[in-house]
Amino acid sequence: MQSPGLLITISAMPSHLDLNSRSVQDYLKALYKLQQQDAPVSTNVLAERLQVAPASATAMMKKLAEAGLVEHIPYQGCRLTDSGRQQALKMVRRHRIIEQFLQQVLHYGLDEVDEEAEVLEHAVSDKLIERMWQVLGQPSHDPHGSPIPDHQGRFPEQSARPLCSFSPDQPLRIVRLKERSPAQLRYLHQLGIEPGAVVRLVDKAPFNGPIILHTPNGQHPIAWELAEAILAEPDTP
Amino acid sequence: MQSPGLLITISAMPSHLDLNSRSVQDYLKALYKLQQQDAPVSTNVLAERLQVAPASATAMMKKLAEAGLVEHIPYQGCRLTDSGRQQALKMVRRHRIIEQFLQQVLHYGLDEVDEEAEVLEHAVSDKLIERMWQVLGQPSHDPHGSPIPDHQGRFPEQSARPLCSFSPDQPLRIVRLKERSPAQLRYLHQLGIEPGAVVRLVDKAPFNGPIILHTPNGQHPIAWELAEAILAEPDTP
DNA sequence: ATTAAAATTTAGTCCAGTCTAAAAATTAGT
DNA sequence: ACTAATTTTTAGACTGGACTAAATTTTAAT
Repeated sequence: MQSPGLLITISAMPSHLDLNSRSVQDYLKALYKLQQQDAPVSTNVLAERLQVAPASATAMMKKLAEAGLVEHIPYQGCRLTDSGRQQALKMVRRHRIIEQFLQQVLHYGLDEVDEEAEVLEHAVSDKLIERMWQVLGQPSHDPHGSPIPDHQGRFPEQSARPLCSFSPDQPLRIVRLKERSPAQLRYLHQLGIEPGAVVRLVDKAPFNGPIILHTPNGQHPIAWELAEAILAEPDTP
Repeated sequence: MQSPGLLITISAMPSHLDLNSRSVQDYLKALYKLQQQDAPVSTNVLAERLQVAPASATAMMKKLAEAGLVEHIPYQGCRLTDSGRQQALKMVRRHRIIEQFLQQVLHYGLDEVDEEAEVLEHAVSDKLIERMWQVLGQPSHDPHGSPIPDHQGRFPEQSARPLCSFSPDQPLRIVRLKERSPAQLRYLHQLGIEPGAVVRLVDKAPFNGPIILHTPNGQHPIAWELAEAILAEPDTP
């Protein structure tokens, strides 16, 4: 029922990539988040992060490399080029403005904003993003306290440090909660740990053990690892 | 370099359709808009509306029919089933709530809301739609004056009639502008014709000729065809 | 220095949704 | 009523982005 026929594939390589496809944007954003200083990001880590098979990540890296968005060293990993980073920062800006909008205007909780923003960031026009930003009063941070890059990809000044880096007894203002899951965010909220809250470090167990934190609603032990993701600055300024 | 090999396609028909894909939703919405009373919608008209090849529309109709969303009579056309219509009305609700939100909260113009809503309606969660609707005060109409169906797909009462169906001299309130292009909407805006505006029919040329309309900012001739798309009701109630 | 394990890439499929070209059915024109 | 024009459907191919299985390279362990 099917004449087999001879298949001659010319396979001319160009394959022009849609710069604005959802998955391209997701790969770039993931690379941006995974890339510490200039160590290349491993294919497996990237694939894991995006919940795709490693082979899929490899395929996409080849396309992104061809488009000049990443530098791909086979078997070593890959890093963003300037142009790729620029593109990624644009997505970070969109994401954070949307999160701020969802919280301020639509009364979303801190634990709800990310999921919705993850989808919307790909759907919203540049115009709409800028309108949101205006309506919000040109905010410089999102509801987690993460900075919103400007159009050139520059971030506002950041003097905050991880909670676990302070010494006890100083009053501290929580500035930012980095990349935590909705469940963790709900937990922290319940403990009174949110951007803007003023707390006091009561004690630090040795060997990176838990720290004891005095918050507006009680005294709570916090795992070292979690405390690394909570940025604060001395209260008063 | 390529062993041809024997290809035996079993081709079991099920092919389960993603009910929530963007294109499925677009097809259903288009069918809903094109379907006058119960005349089936022609494949070509549908394809034209969605800017795809007729063959693509046929292919999609087969899938939608299999999923029970439309009834497809080959070579005759196709019409929505109750379940398909329900689905389409859900999209209409989303679209109109988004339009209202864009106008009220983000200060979009009447001529700008549709394009943005067209994309957003596929990206926004049910939760976000309902939040928007709450923040807006549970509106029953969008900025064009088109009614917003409720969760059961029911529309609010509609007593308005086309402008051209009234007789001269009665004061009328514009209630709705149906399905016009951005350019037409800008033109009407400039003439002072917008939902809520109070106008007076000055004269109607015979044989469906232009009508003369007195608006807040002058006296203007309007083509019959355009006047059919402008719904109004007697002013005062 | 080998070998085993882990990471990465290649090769080949699949799927949704589109397309074009050709075949079939319907509608219209005389 | 029959041919011509139009509409619709079939057949077959392509693209982006995913997958699995197998091959290859790198890293780690003896």
